[in-house]
Amino acid sequence: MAGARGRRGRTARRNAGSVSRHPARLCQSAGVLRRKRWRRGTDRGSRHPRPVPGGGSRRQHGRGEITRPGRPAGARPARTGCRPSDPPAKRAARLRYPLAMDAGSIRHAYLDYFRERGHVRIARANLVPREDPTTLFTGSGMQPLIPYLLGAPHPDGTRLVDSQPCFRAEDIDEVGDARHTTMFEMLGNWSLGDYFKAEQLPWLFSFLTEVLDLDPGRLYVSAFAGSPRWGIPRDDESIEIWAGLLSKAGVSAEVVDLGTAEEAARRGIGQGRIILYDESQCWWSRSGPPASMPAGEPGGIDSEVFYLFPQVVHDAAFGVHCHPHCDCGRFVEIGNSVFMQYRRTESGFERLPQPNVDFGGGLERLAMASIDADDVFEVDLLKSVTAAIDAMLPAASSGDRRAKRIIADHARAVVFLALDGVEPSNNTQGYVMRRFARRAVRQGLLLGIDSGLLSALVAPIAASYQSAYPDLADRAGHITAVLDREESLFRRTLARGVRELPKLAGPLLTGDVVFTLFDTYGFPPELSVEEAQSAGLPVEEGWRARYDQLMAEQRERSRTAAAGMFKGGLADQSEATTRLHTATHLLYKALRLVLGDHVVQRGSNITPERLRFDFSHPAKMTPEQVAEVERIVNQNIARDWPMNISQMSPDEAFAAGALGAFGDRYGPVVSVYTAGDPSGEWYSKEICGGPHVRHTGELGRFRIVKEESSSAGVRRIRAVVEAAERATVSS
RNA sequence: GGGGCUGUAGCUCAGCUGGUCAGAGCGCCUGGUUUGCAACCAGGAGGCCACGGGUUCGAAUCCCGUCAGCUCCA
Repeated sequence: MAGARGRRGRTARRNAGSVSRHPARLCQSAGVLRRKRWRRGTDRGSRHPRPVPGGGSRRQHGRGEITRPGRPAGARPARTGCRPSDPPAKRAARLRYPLAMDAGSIRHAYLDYFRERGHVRIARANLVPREDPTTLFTGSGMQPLIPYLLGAPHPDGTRLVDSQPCFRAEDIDEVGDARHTTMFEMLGNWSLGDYFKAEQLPWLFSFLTEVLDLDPGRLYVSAFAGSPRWGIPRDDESIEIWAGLLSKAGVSAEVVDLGTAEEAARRGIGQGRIILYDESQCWWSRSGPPASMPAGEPGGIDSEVFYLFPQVVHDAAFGVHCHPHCDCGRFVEIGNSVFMQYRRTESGFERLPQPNVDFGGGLERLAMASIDADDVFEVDLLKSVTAAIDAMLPAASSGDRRAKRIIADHARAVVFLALDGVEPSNNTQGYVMRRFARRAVRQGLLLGIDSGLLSALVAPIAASYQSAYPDLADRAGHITAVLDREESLFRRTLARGVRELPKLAGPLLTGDVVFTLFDTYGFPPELSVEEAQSAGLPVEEGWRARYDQLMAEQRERSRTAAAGMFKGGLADQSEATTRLHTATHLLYKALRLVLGDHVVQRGSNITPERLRFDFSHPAKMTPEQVAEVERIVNQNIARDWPMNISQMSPDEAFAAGALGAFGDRYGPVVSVYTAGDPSGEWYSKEICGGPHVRHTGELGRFRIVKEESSSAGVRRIRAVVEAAERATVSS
């Protein structure tokens, strides 16, 4: 996992007082405001002792070893930007945005800020990456932009800005404390060979300190320490720029070189403000530090910005000393500028055609900083969800906080997944979604909510995203239906588990039975134990170890089996996959001709050996229908249509009759592949990223190998194009 | 991609190691009782036990395949 952005939700376990945004307070000084927050925190009886700020040194930190130097009390301009001497960006921001900004305002302000600096806002990508079966979900802002970072020209130019919902399912089982969320939103600005460090860092600093009005005294930054092993020098340029910006804001700018996170924890940062880390922290690529990058992968050194929450006391469990990359929650990373200028080769690195900037800032974390809350669940986007959960609790129950957090996080994730066309199923994205939905329902059970949990959360989630994602509300009916179906399916599964348990267990609930119940009936292990206990059935000592062992064996079995599964797509652009890719278009159209317009693509996976195509259809296809589809596809291969590509807006594309995958979302400009003449006679038209053959005649003979069910209402076709026949056609 | 499991009356299911095993509850129909908060009593109709092969004197029950669905792992 990548250094900085590999960890999210580094927030503490406690709540901090959030700031009231009463208009009358808009012109109060920063100091008054902060004292007020501070007092609220102590008044509420925090479980951890915190230092009482003295009158003049209110920015004293928990350890007491760093004090805010330089500026005399009161010299900092009023937080509201009431002074005419303030920079224009700040004055404009204060007129437009409230003091402590909610996530929606921050998103809006960020997009505006970079649009004003020549950036074009691009549409977000679907959470399910198209044409890239190597990755299940869009897990970072840069993922959809990789082709452009590698040098492909972007239709909207060289300065881009966006806000990208991201989903990282890896640590589903860790979610639940105040420090992890699986779903988050990444604000991003991009320079594709345009500006570089000298513009990026000052812009970012100004956005943080002037628009968001964050206290520069609580900002800490990192920069690359240099790597002899990879021949990449220390990032003196960033260090200098940061030093200048910080000094100008009246903040000390001492540089301290700590290398690894371990060393940092051992030595502490002392008076350091600009912290140098090695490639284990200050390097970013999708696949992590240089050593683990595959050839061809882009990456670069980065410079992160951290926000200090002094009310969080360092926890020695994370290391002797605290430092920005410490996981105790005292520092939270709020942004990362990646200077993406390298591409991994077999032996080392080469320079990309042009150096890029890839900035990613976690929206929820920026909101934490803005409202001065060290708990991500205090952010409005999540708080509105936990509030809705509270409203569903049975009377006289306050509910387990961890359970509520899991539900809030998972509900938000599954709502977005449903919006992007994912439906719970038994494999890949659908299965991940199912696990999230079911885990939320399971947690709801702990809270005494036994029906309608997920669907009740759709409205509050849609409302909190209304300004940026109005389609959430537009499609609330569909989303609710999908989630409701899954919830009731799961409740049925649980009922079945309750019935099977005594039959399987006999006189003792063993680890084997707990595993079988989960493996075969989807009945969660903890529920098995609870169920046994309430029925007075003894539970085997050490059942968990046995269960874990069986689960490990299951994983081992599956691992080798799945090795070849994610081949294809971007990872493999061989001729064979290209042919099958084009064949998929011809097949899709033929299915609609034969079966009807209810046929909608539900998934696709292509390897050099075969294509696999999932589509909605309620019944098994008859042999006649299969034969007819094959005939139509082969007929259109024989017609030797040219594959034409044209660029247009999504609206134009749909108006022209192009098909698009259900739930996909598109940027302002899409590529449409037409088999035939786009404005004359054509057979199929589809929004797609390619690649495709030039003429359908290159495909050879198309044959459906299998037509089977994939899940309820979804059929799956496996098909091949036969190479020997192709040779005859093309010769 | 790889495992596990299921498919019996309209619905939910029971039928363990092959021979009155074709069943229960709910629903439905008829009659009665009672008329309220999933009312009661009596009687009744309904199934080629998913489909196709095989083993056997005999298969819902065992084996293989197909189809459909559930579930876990990747």
